[in-house]
Amino acid sequence: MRVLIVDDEPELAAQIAQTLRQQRYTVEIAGDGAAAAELICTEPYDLIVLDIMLPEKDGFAVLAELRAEGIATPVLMLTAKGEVANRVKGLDLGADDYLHKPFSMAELLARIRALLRRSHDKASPYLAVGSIRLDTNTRGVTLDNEPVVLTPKEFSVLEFLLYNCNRAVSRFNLAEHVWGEAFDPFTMSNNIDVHIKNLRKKLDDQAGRIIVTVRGVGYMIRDGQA
Amino acid sequence: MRVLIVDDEPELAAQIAQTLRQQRYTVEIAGDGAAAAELICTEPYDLIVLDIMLPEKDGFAVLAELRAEGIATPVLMLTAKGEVANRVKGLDLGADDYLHKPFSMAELLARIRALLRRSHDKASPYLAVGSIRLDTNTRGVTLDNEPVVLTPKEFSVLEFLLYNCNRAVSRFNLAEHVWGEAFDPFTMSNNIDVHIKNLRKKLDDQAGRIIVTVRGVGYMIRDGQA
DNA sequence: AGGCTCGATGAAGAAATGATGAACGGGCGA
DNA sequence: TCGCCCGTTCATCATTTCTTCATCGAGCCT
Repeated sequence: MRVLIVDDEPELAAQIAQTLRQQRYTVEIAGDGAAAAELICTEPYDLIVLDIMLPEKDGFAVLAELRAEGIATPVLMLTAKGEVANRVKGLDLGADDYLHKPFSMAELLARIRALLRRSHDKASPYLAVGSIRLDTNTRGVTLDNEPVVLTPKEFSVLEFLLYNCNRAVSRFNLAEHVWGEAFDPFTMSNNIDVHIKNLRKKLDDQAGRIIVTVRGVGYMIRDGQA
Repeated sequence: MRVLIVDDEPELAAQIAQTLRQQRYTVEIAGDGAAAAELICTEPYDLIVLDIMLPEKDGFAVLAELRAEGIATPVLMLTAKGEVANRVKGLDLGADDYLHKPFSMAELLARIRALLRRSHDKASPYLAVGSIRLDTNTRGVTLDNEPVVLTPKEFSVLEFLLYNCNRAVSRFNLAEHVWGEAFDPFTMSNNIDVHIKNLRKKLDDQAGRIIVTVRGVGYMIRDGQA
Protein backbone atom coordinates (compact mmCIF):
# COMPACT_ATOMS: atom_id res chain seq x y z
CA MET A 1 0.00 0.00 0.00
CA ARG A 2 1.27 3.37 -0.97
CA VAL A 3 1.22 6.18 1.56
CA LEU A 4 2.21 9.82 1.23
CA ILE A 5 3.36 11.71 4.30
CA VAL A 6 3.07 15.47 4.13
CA ASP A 7 4.93 17.20 6.90
CA ASP A 8 7.49 19.98 7.06
CA GLU A 9 9.33 18.53 10.02
CA PRO A 10 11.83 16.21 8.40
CA GLU A 11 12.47 14.37 11.64
CA LEU A 12 8.89 13.53 12.33
CA ALA A 13 8.24 12.65 8.73
CA ALA A 14 11.21 10.35 8.66
CA GLN A 15 10.11 8.70 11.86
CA ILE A 16 6.63 8.08 10.56
CA ALA A 17 8.04 6.83 7.30
CA GLN A 18 10.29 4.38 9.05
CA THR A 19 7.48 3.05 11.16
CA LEU A 20 5.25 2.60 8.17
CA ARG A 21 7.96 0.97 6.14
CA GLN A 22 8.45 -1.52 8.89
CA GLN A 23 4.81 -2.30 8.40
CA ARG A 24 5.47 -2.90 4.73
CA TYR A 25 3.85 0.22 3.44
CA THR A 26 5.36 1.99 0.47
CA VAL A 27 6.07 5.46 1.77
CA GLU A 28 6.86 8.77 0.20
CA ILE A 29 7.37 12.14 1.79
CA ALA A 30 6.52 15.66 0.75
CA GLY A 31 7.89 18.59 2.70
CA ASP A 32 5.53 21.33 1.67
CA GLY A 33 2.02 21.81 0.40
CA ALA A 34 2.90 22.60 -3.18
CA ALA A 35 5.02 19.51 -3.60
CA ALA A 36 2.32 17.43 -1.95
CA ALA A 37 -0.40 18.69 -4.26
CA GLU A 38 1.77 18.00 -7.25
CA LEU A 39 2.47 14.44 -6.15
CA ILE A 40 -1.08 13.68 -5.17
CA CYS A 41 -2.34 14.79 -8.54
CA THR A 42 0.07 12.66 -10.48
CA GLU A 43 0.71 9.57 -8.38
CA PRO A 44 -1.84 7.14 -7.06
CA TYR A 45 -1.76 6.82 -3.29
CA ASP A 46 -3.87 4.66 -1.06
CA LEU A 47 -3.64 7.01 1.89
CA ILE A 48 -2.35 10.48 2.74
CA VAL A 49 -1.10 11.62 6.12
CA LEU A 50 -1.41 15.38 6.05
CA ASP A 51 -0.08 17.91 8.51
CA ILE A 52 -2.03 21.15 8.71
CA MET A 53 0.85 23.51 9.29
CA LEU A 54 2.88 23.64 6.14
CA PRO A 55 4.95 26.17 4.25
CA GLU A 56 3.80 27.28 0.79
CA LYS A 57 0.30 25.97 1.08
CA ASP A 58 -1.30 24.67 4.24
CA GLY A 59 -2.96 21.33 4.77
CA PHE A 60 -6.44 22.68 4.28
CA ALA A 61 -5.54 24.11 0.91
CA VAL A 62 -3.99 20.86 -0.17
CA LEU A 63 -7.02 18.94 0.99
CA ALA A 64 -9.43 21.28 -0.74
CA GLU A 65 -7.53 21.13 -3.99
CA LEU A 66 -7.37 17.39 -3.90
CA ARG A 67 -11.07 16.96 -3.32
CA ALA A 68 -11.81 19.51 -6.00
CA GLU A 69 -9.87 17.29 -8.37
CA GLY A 70 -12.17 14.47 -7.45
CA ILE A 71 -9.49 12.47 -5.68
CA ALA A 72 -11.11 10.34 -3.03
CA THR A 73 -7.98 9.01 -1.37
CA PRO A 74 -8.47 8.80 2.39
CA VAL A 75 -6.75 11.59 4.31
CA LEU A 76 -5.58 11.47 7.89
CA MET A 77 -4.89 14.96 9.20
CA LEU A 78 -2.40 15.88 11.88
CA THR A 79 -3.09 18.85 14.13
CA ALA A 80 -0.56 20.59 16.30
CA LYS A 81 -3.01 21.40 19.07
CA GLY A 82 -6.40 20.05 19.87
CA GLU A 83 -8.11 22.92 18.14
CA VAL A 84 -11.72 22.14 17.70
CA ALA A 85 -12.16 24.72 15.00
CA ASN A 86 -9.53 23.09 12.85
CA ARG A 87 -11.05 19.73 13.35
CA VAL A 88 -14.39 20.91 12.08
CA LYS A 89 -12.86 22.75 9.17
CA GLY A 90 -10.91 19.72 8.08
CA LEU A 91 -13.86 17.41 8.28
CA ASP A 92 -15.89 19.86 6.26
CA LEU A 93 -13.24 19.78 3.60
CA GLY A 94 -13.33 16.04 3.46
CA ALA A 95 -10.69 14.76 5.82
CA ASP A 96 -11.40 11.25 6.97
CA ASP A 97 -9.81 11.24 10.37
CA TYR A 98 -7.79 13.27 12.81
CA LEU A 99 -4.82 12.79 15.04
CA HIS A 100 -3.46 15.29 17.53
CA LYS A 101 0.21 15.86 18.00
CA PRO A 102 1.92 14.47 19.85
CA PHE A 103 0.72 10.98 19.10
CA SER A 104 2.15 7.54 19.49
CA MET A 105 3.16 5.52 16.51
CA ALA A 106 0.86 2.76 17.66
CA GLU A 107 -2.05 5.17 17.56
CA LEU A 108 -1.09 6.36 14.11
CA LEU A 109 -0.85 2.83 12.79
CA ALA A 110 -4.22 1.96 14.20
CA ARG A 111 -5.84 4.95 12.53
CA ILE A 112 -4.18 4.21 9.25
CA ARG A 113 -5.35 0.64 9.25
CA ALA A 114 -8.83 1.72 10.12
CA LEU A 115 -8.91 4.20 7.25
CA LEU A 116 -7.58 1.77 4.72
CA ARG A 117 -10.12 -0.74 5.83
CA ARG A 118 -12.94 1.75 5.64
CA SER A 119 -12.09 2.86 2.15
CA HIS A 120 -12.61 -0.70 1.25
CA ASP A 121 -16.01 -0.84 2.89
CA LYS A 122 -14.91 -3.49 5.27
CA ALA A 123 -15.34 -3.63 8.98
CA SER A 124 -12.93 -6.45 9.62
CA PRO A 125 -9.17 -6.19 9.47
CA TYR A 126 -9.06 -9.26 7.33
CA LEU A 127 -8.82 -9.63 3.63
CA ALA A 128 -10.10 -13.09 2.94
CA VAL A 129 -10.73 -14.98 -0.24
CA GLY A 130 -11.31 -18.69 -0.34
CA SER A 131 -9.13 -20.30 2.27
CA ILE A 132 -6.66 -17.44 2.31
CA ARG A 133 -6.83 -14.95 5.07
CA LEU A 134 -4.67 -11.89 5.41
CA ASP A 135 -4.66 -9.91 8.60
CA THR A 136 -3.87 -6.28 7.93
CA ASN A 137 -3.18 -5.69 11.61
CA THR A 138 -0.65 -8.37 12.37
CA ARG A 139 0.38 -8.68 8.73
CA GLY A 140 0.09 -12.41 8.94
CA VAL A 141 -1.33 -14.74 6.34
CA THR A 142 -3.01 -18.06 6.81
CA LEU A 143 -4.03 -20.73 4.37
CA ASP A 144 -6.69 -23.10 5.67
CA ASN A 145 -5.92 -21.66 9.08
CA GLU A 146 -2.31 -22.71 8.72
CA PRO A 147 0.12 -19.83 8.96
CA VAL A 148 2.11 -19.05 5.86
CA VAL A 149 5.38 -17.17 6.02
CA LEU A 150 5.71 -14.51 3.35
CA THR A 151 8.52 -12.12 2.62
CA PRO A 152 7.71 -8.40 2.71
CA LYS A 153 7.38 -8.04 -1.02
CA GLU A 154 5.32 -11.16 -1.31
CA PHE A 155 3.03 -9.85 1.36
CA SER A 156 2.61 -6.51 -0.36
CA VAL A 157 1.84 -8.09 -3.67
CA LEU A 158 -0.73 -10.41 -2.16
CA GLU A 159 -2.25 -7.60 -0.18
CA PHE A 160 -2.70 -5.47 -3.24
CA LEU A 161 -4.20 -8.30 -5.22
CA LEU A 162 -6.65 -9.07 -2.44
CA TYR A 163 -7.48 -5.42 -2.20
CA ASN A 164 -8.39 -5.42 -5.83
CA CYS A 165 -10.13 -8.71 -5.65
CA ASN A 166 -12.07 -9.62 -8.80
CA ARG A 167 -10.31 -6.97 -10.79
CA ALA A 168 -7.46 -7.60 -13.14
CA VAL A 169 -4.41 -5.73 -11.90
CA SER A 170 -1.76 -4.77 -14.40
CA ARG A 171 1.90 -5.24 -13.66
CA PHE A 172 2.26 -1.51 -13.93
CA ASN A 173 -0.34 -0.89 -11.28
CA LEU A 174 1.10 -3.48 -9.02
CA ALA A 175 4.54 -1.96 -9.35
CA GLU A 176 3.23 1.50 -8.61
CA HIS A 177 1.60 0.50 -5.37
CA VAL A 178 4.11 -2.02 -4.14
CA TRP A 179 7.32 -0.38 -5.25
CA GLY A 180 6.22 3.23 -5.28
CA GLU A 181 7.95 5.91 -7.26
CA ALA A 182 11.25 4.08 -7.04
CA PHE A 183 10.38 1.86 -9.90
CA ASP A 184 11.26 2.18 -13.51
CA PRO A 185 8.82 0.31 -15.71
CA PHE A 186 11.54 -0.51 -18.18
CA THR A 187 14.29 -1.61 -15.86
CA MET A 188 12.18 -3.92 -13.84
CA SER A 189 12.70 -7.08 -15.77
CA ASN A 190 10.20 -9.74 -14.82
CA ASN A 191 10.51 -9.65 -11.10
CA ILE A 192 6.80 -9.28 -10.55
CA ASP A 193 6.34 -12.60 -12.29
CA VAL A 194 8.90 -14.09 -9.98
CA HIS A 195 7.12 -12.86 -6.89
CA ILE A 196 3.88 -14.22 -8.23
CA LYS A 197 5.55 -17.53 -8.81
CA ASN A 198 6.86 -17.64 -5.26
CA LEU A 199 3.51 -16.62 -3.87
CA ARG A 200 1.82 -19.35 -5.82
CA LYS A 201 4.23 -21.89 -4.50
CA LYS A 202 3.71 -20.82 -0.91
CA LEU A 203 -0.02 -20.64 -1.28
CA ASP A 204 -0.09 -24.03 -2.84
CA ASP A 205 -1.73 -22.48 -5.83
CA GLN A 206 -1.83 -25.52 -8.04
CA ALA A 207 -3.19 -24.40 -11.38
CA GLY A 208 -3.56 -20.67 -11.10
CA ARG A 209 -6.65 -21.37 -9.10
CA ILE A 210 -6.00 -18.59 -6.64
CA ILE A 211 -3.93 -16.07 -8.50
CA VAL A 212 -5.24 -16.02 -12.03
CA THR A 213 -3.08 -14.87 -14.90
CA VAL A 214 -4.87 -12.48 -17.19
CA ARG A 215 -2.88 -12.73 -20.33
CA GLY A 216 -1.84 -9.44 -21.82
CA VAL A 217 -2.97 -7.61 -18.70
CA GLY A 218 -1.64 -8.88 -15.42
CA TYR A 219 -3.01 -10.87 -12.52
CA MET A 220 -6.19 -11.21 -10.56
CA ILE A 221 -7.60 -12.95 -7.52
CA ARG A 222 -11.15 -14.06 -7.83
CA ASP A 223 -13.70 -14.21 -5.09
CA GLY A 224 -17.11 -15.73 -4.78
CA GLN A 225 -17.68 -18.72 -6.96
CA ALA A 226 -15.41 -21.69 -6.77
CA MET B 1 -8.40 6.25 -23.91
CA ARG B 2 -7.43 7.96 -27.13
CA VAL B 3 -4.37 10.13 -27.20
CA LEU B 4 -2.97 12.23 -30.00
CA ILE B 5 0.72 12.99 -30.06
CA VAL B 6 1.76 16.02 -32.05
CA ASP B 7 5.49 16.20 -32.59
CA ASP B 8 7.70 16.63 -35.61
CA GLU B 9 10.48 14.45 -34.27
CA PRO B 10 9.47 11.00 -35.44
CA GLU B 11 11.81 9.28 -33.01
CA LEU B 12 10.49 11.00 -29.94
CA ALA B 13 6.91 10.66 -31.07
CA ALA B 14 7.38 6.96 -31.68
CA GLN B 15 8.96 6.50 -28.30
CA ILE B 16 6.12 8.25 -26.55
CA ALA B 17 3.61 6.30 -28.57
CA GLN B 18 5.20 3.03 -27.65
CA THR B 19 5.22 3.87 -23.98
CA LEU B 20 1.60 4.90 -24.04
CA ARG B 21 0.56 1.84 -25.98
CA GLN B 22 2.17 -0.29 -23.36
CA GLN B 23 -0.17 1.45 -20.98
CA ARG B 24 -3.07 0.49 -23.22
CA TYR B 25 -3.77 3.89 -24.60
CA THR B 26 -4.92 4.18 -28.15
CA VAL B 27 -2.37 6.44 -29.74
CA GLU B 28 -2.16 8.42 -32.92
CA ILE B 29 0.59 10.64 -34.18
CA ALA B 30 0.56 13.84 -36.19
CA GLY B 31 3.82 15.21 -37.54
CA ASP B 32 2.84 18.81 -38.16
CA GLY B 33 0.37 21.38 -36.97
CA ALA B 34 -1.92 21.28 -39.96
CA ALA B 35 -2.38 17.53 -39.77
CA ALA B 36 -2.93 17.80 -36.06
CA ALA B 37 -5.64 20.43 -36.38
CA GLU B 38 -7.35 18.35 -39.03
CA LEU B 39 -7.37 15.25 -36.85
CA ILE B 40 -8.42 17.02 -33.71
CA CYS B 41 -11.42 18.52 -35.43
CA THR B 42 -12.61 15.25 -36.87
CA GLU B 43 -11.67 12.64 -34.32
CA PRO B 44 -12.56 12.53 -30.65
CA TYR B 45 -9.51 12.38 -28.38
CA ASP B 46 -9.28 12.21 -24.65
CA LEU B 47 -5.94 13.94 -24.51
CA ILE B 48 -3.49 15.74 -26.75
CA VAL B 49 0.26 15.87 -26.24
CA LEU B 50 1.35 18.92 -28.14
CA ASP B 51 4.85 20.05 -28.99
CA ILE B 52 5.25 23.78 -29.45
CA MET B 53 7.82 23.74 -32.21
CA LEU B 54 6.16 22.40 -35.30
CA PRO B 55 6.39 22.90 -39.03
CA GLU B 56 3.40 24.37 -40.88
CA LYS B 57 1.65 25.66 -37.83
CA ASP B 58 3.09 25.83 -34.34
CA GLY B 59 1.67 24.41 -31.17
CA PHE B 60 0.16 27.67 -30.04
CA ALA B 61 -1.73 28.05 -33.29
CA VAL B 62 -3.07 24.53 -33.05
CA LEU B 63 -4.11 25.09 -29.46
CA ALA B 64 -5.79 28.39 -30.25
CA GLU B 65 -7.68 26.95 -33.18
CA LEU B 66 -8.82 24.00 -31.18
CA ARG B 67 -10.15 26.11 -28.32
CA ALA B 68 -11.78 28.44 -30.81
CA GLU B 69 -13.64 25.44 -32.13
CA GLY B 70 -14.88 24.82 -28.63
CA ILE B 71 -12.93 21.62 -28.18
CA ALA B 72 -12.19 21.14 -24.51
CA THR B 73 -9.89 18.17 -24.78
CA PRO B 74 -7.09 18.42 -22.22
CA VAL B 75 -3.77 19.46 -23.73
CA LEU B 76 -0.32 18.71 -22.37
CA MET B 77 2.27 20.94 -23.97
CA LEU B 78 5.90 20.10 -24.51
CA THR B 79 8.48 22.87 -24.45
CA ALA B 80 12.00 22.59 -25.73
CA LYS B 81 13.52 24.85 -23.10
CA GLY B 82 12.16 26.11 -19.84
CA GLU B 83 10.99 29.31 -21.43
CA VAL B 84 8.77 31.08 -19.02
CA ALA B 85 7.22 33.23 -21.68
CA ASN B 86 6.05 30.19 -23.58
CA ARG B 87 4.65 28.66 -20.50
CA VAL B 88 2.56 31.69 -19.77
CA LYS B 89 1.43 32.00 -23.34
CA GLY B 90 0.35 28.40 -23.45
CA LEU B 91 -1.59 28.58 -20.25
CA ASP B 92 -3.33 31.71 -21.50
CA LEU B 93 -4.39 29.86 -24.56
CA GLY B 94 -5.84 27.06 -22.54
CA ALA B 95 -3.16 24.42 -22.14
CA ASP B 96 -3.78 22.22 -19.15
CA ASP B 97 -0.26 21.29 -18.21
CA TYR B 98 3.36 21.62 -19.19
CA LEU B 99 6.40 19.44 -19.53
CA HIS B 100 9.89 20.55 -20.37
CA LYS B 101 12.12 18.59 -22.66
CA PRO B 102 13.93 16.50 -21.94
CA PHE B 103 11.56 14.60 -19.70
CA SER B 104 11.37 11.04 -18.46
CA MET B 105 8.65 8.74 -19.64
CA ALA B 106 7.65 8.14 -16.04
CA GLU B 107 7.07 11.85 -15.63
CA LEU B 108 5.07 12.04 -18.81
CA LEU B 109 2.90 9.13 -17.77
CA ALA B 110 2.22 10.70 -14.41
CA ARG B 111 1.12 13.97 -15.99
CA ILE B 112 -1.06 12.23 -18.49
CA ARG B 113 -2.74 10.21 -15.83
CA ALA B 114 -3.38 13.30 -13.78
CA LEU B 115 -4.94 15.12 -16.72
CA LEU B 116 -7.05 12.20 -17.78
CA ARG B 117 -8.40 11.60 -14.33
CA ARG B 118 -10.12 14.97 -14.34
CA SER B 119 -12.10 14.37 -17.45
CA HIS B 120 -12.29 10.70 -16.72
CA ASP B 121 -14.73 11.35 -13.92
CA LYS B 122 -17.39 12.27 -16.40
CA ALA B 123 -16.90 9.28 -18.65
CA SER B 124 -17.72 5.85 -17.39
CA PRO B 125 -15.14 3.17 -17.98
CA TYR B 126 -17.76 1.06 -19.67
CA LEU B 127 -18.69 0.72 -23.30
CA ALA B 128 -21.97 -1.10 -23.63
CA VAL B 129 -24.10 -2.02 -26.61
CA GLY B 130 -26.88 -4.53 -26.50
CA SER B 131 -25.89 -7.29 -24.14
CA ILE B 132 -22.20 -6.61 -24.54
CA ARG B 133 -20.38 -4.71 -21.91
CA LEU B 134 -16.73 -3.77 -22.02
CA ASP B 135 -14.79 -2.41 -19.08
CA THR B 136 -11.87 -0.35 -20.29
CA ASN B 137 -10.28 -0.43 -16.85
CA THR B 138 -10.03 -4.09 -16.13
CA ARG B 139 -10.16 -5.05 -19.79
CA GLY B 140 -12.98 -7.41 -19.11
CA VAL B 141 -15.93 -8.12 -21.38
CA THR B 142 -19.27 -9.61 -20.53
CA LEU B 143 -22.04 -10.93 -22.74
CA ASP B 144 -25.40 -11.19 -21.03
CA ASN B 145 -23.48 -10.72 -17.80
CA GLU B 146 -21.41 -13.77 -18.56
CA PRO B 147 -17.71 -13.06 -18.70
CA VAL B 148 -16.08 -13.57 -22.07
CA VAL B 149 -12.35 -14.10 -22.35
CA LEU B 150 -10.77 -12.11 -25.14
CA THR B 151 -7.18 -11.88 -26.26
CA PRO B 152 -5.55 -8.44 -26.22
CA LYS B 153 -5.98 -7.87 -29.93
CA GLU B 154 -9.55 -9.03 -29.88
CA PHE B 155 -10.23 -6.70 -27.02
CA SER B 156 -8.70 -3.74 -28.84
CA VAL B 157 -10.67 -4.43 -31.97
CA LEU B 158 -13.92 -4.71 -30.08
CA GLU B 159 -13.14 -1.63 -28.06
CA PHE B 160 -12.59 0.41 -31.17
CA LEU B 161 -15.74 -0.86 -32.81
CA LEU B 162 -17.76 -0.04 -29.74
CA TYR B 163 -16.12 3.32 -29.52
CA ASN B 164 -17.29 4.02 -33.05
CA CYS B 165 -20.66 2.50 -32.49
CA ASN B 166 -23.07 3.07 -35.37
CA ARG B 167 -20.24 4.21 -37.56
CA ALA B 168 -18.71 2.04 -40.20
CA VAL B 169 -15.04 1.54 -39.48
CA SER B 170 -12.62 0.87 -42.29
CA ARG B 171 -9.97 -1.78 -42.02
CA PHE B 172 -7.42 0.93 -42.43
CA ASN B 173 -8.75 2.84 -39.48
CA LEU B 174 -9.01 -0.22 -37.39
CA ALA B 175 -5.46 -1.19 -38.17
CA GLU B 176 -4.25 2.28 -37.41
CA HIS B 177 -5.80 2.25 -33.98
CA VAL B 178 -5.18 -1.29 -32.95
CA TRP B 179 -1.76 -1.81 -34.46
CA GLY B 180 -0.50 1.73 -34.29
CA GLU B 181 1.73 3.34 -36.83
CA ALA B 182 3.87 0.27 -37.11
CA PHE B 183 1.50 -1.29 -39.56
CA ASP B 184 1.75 -1.69 -43.25
CA PRO B 185 -1.65 -2.06 -44.89
CA PHE B 186 -0.19 -4.23 -47.60
CA THR B 187 1.80 -6.58 -45.47
CA MET B 188 -1.09 -7.22 -43.22
CA SER B 189 -2.85 -9.88 -45.17
CA ASN B 190 -6.36 -10.39 -43.92
CA ASN B 191 -5.67 -10.71 -40.28
CA ILE B 192 -8.27 -8.17 -39.29
CA ASP B 193 -10.88 -10.41 -40.84
CA VAL B 194 -9.51 -13.25 -38.80
CA HIS B 195 -9.80 -11.34 -35.57
CA ILE B 196 -13.33 -10.35 -36.47
CA LYS B 197 -14.12 -13.97 -37.09
CA ASN B 198 -12.75 -14.99 -33.71
CA LEU B 199 -14.59 -12.18 -32.01
CA ARG B 200 -17.83 -13.22 -33.62
CA LYS B 201 -17.33 -16.75 -32.47
CA LYS B 202 -16.65 -15.72 -28.90
CA LEU B 203 -19.52 -13.27 -28.83
CA ASP B 204 -21.82 -15.87 -30.23
CA ASP B 205 -22.51 -13.56 -33.08
CA GLN B 206 -24.66 -15.82 -35.19
CA ALA B 207 -25.38 -13.98 -38.40
CA GLY B 208 -23.41 -10.79 -38.21
CA ARG B 209 -26.05 -9.54 -35.89
CA ILE B 210 -23.58 -7.87 -33.60
CA ILE B 211 -20.64 -7.05 -35.79
CA VAL B 212 -22.02 -6.04 -39.14
CA THR B 213 -19.98 -6.34 -42.28
CA VAL B 214 -20.12 -3.24 -44.42
CA ARG B 215 -19.10 -4.44 -47.80
CA GLY B 216 -16.32 -2.50 -49.44
CA VAL B 217 -15.74 -0.51 -46.28
CA GLY B 218 -15.17 -2.49 -43.14
CA TYR B 219 -17.18 -3.32 -40.06
CA MET B 220 -19.63 -1.74 -37.72
CA ILE B 221 -21.47 -2.37 -34.48
CA ARG B 222 -24.98 -1.07 -34.32
CA ASP B 223 -26.77 0.19 -31.33
CA GLY B 224 -30.47 0.54 -30.71
CA GLN B 225 -32.45 -2.25 -32.30
CA ALA B 226 -32.13 -5.85 -31.30
C1' DA C 1 -27.38 -16.00 -64.70
C1' DG C 2 -22.37 -15.48 -65.12
C1' DG C 3 -18.32 -13.50 -63.86
C1' DC C 4 -15.90 -10.98 -60.64
C1' DT C 5 -14.61 -9.14 -56.27
C1' DC C 6 -14.70 -9.11 -51.53
C1' DG C 7 -15.27 -11.40 -47.24
C1' DA C 8 -15.28 -15.85 -44.30
C1' DT C 9 -13.04 -19.73 -42.62
C1' DG C 10 -9.79 -23.41 -40.94
C1' DA C 11 -5.35 -24.69 -40.23
C1' DA C 12 -0.30 -24.14 -39.59
C1' DG C 13 3.91 -21.65 -38.77
C1' DA C 14 5.83 -17.54 -36.38
C1' DA C 15 6.02 -14.48 -32.65
C1' DA C 16 4.93 -12.78 -28.19
C1' DT C 17 4.07 -13.51 -23.45
C1' DG C 18 4.31 -15.76 -19.14
C1' DA C 19 6.50 -19.50 -16.10
C1' DT C 20 10.32 -21.40 -14.06
C1' DG C 21 14.90 -22.58 -12.03
C1' DA C 22 19.04 -20.81 -10.83
C1' DA C 23 22.57 -17.40 -9.71
C1' DC C 24 24.21 -12.91 -8.27
C1' DG C 25 24.59 -9.19 -4.88
C1' DG C 26 23.24 -6.13 -1.09
C1' DG C 27 21.57 -5.52 3.51
C1' DC C 28 20.98 -7.02 8.09
C1' DG C 29 21.73 -9.46 12.09
C1' DA C 30 24.69 -12.60 14.63
C1' DT D 1 33.25 -9.78 9.54
C1' DC D 2 30.67 -13.53 8.03
C1' DG D 3 26.61 -15.79 6.63
C1' DC D 4 21.85 -15.80 5.49
C1' DC D 5 17.74 -14.05 3.48
C1' DC D 6 15.55 -11.45 0.20
C1' DG D 7 15.09 -9.05 -4.03
C1' DT D 8 16.46 -8.81 -8.54
C1' DT D 9 18.17 -10.37 -12.95
C1' DC D 10 19.02 -13.70 -16.49
C1' DA D 11 18.48 -17.69 -19.57
C1' DT D 12 15.45 -21.02 -21.05
C1' DC D 13 11.11 -23.46 -21.54
C1' DA D 14 6.04 -23.77 -22.31
C1' DT D 15 1.89 -21.89 -23.79
C1' DT D 16 -1.04 -18.67 -25.98
C1' DT D 17 -1.80 -15.52 -29.41
C1' DC D 18 -0.94 -13.39 -33.94
C1' DT D 19 -0.23 -13.69 -38.66
C1' DT D 20 -0.15 -15.83 -42.99
C1' DC D 21 -1.94 -18.65 -46.54
C1' DA D 22 -5.07 -21.41 -49.31
C1' DT D 23 -9.63 -22.21 -50.18
C1' DC D 24 -14.51 -21.62 -49.98
C1' DG D 25 -18.77 -18.89 -50.24
C1' DA D 26 -21.61 -14.92 -50.82
C1' DG D 27 -22.88 -10.43 -52.81
C1' DC D 28 -22.82 -7.20 -56.68
C1' DC D 29 -22.80 -5.62 -61.46
C1' DT D 30 -23.66 -6.18 -66.12
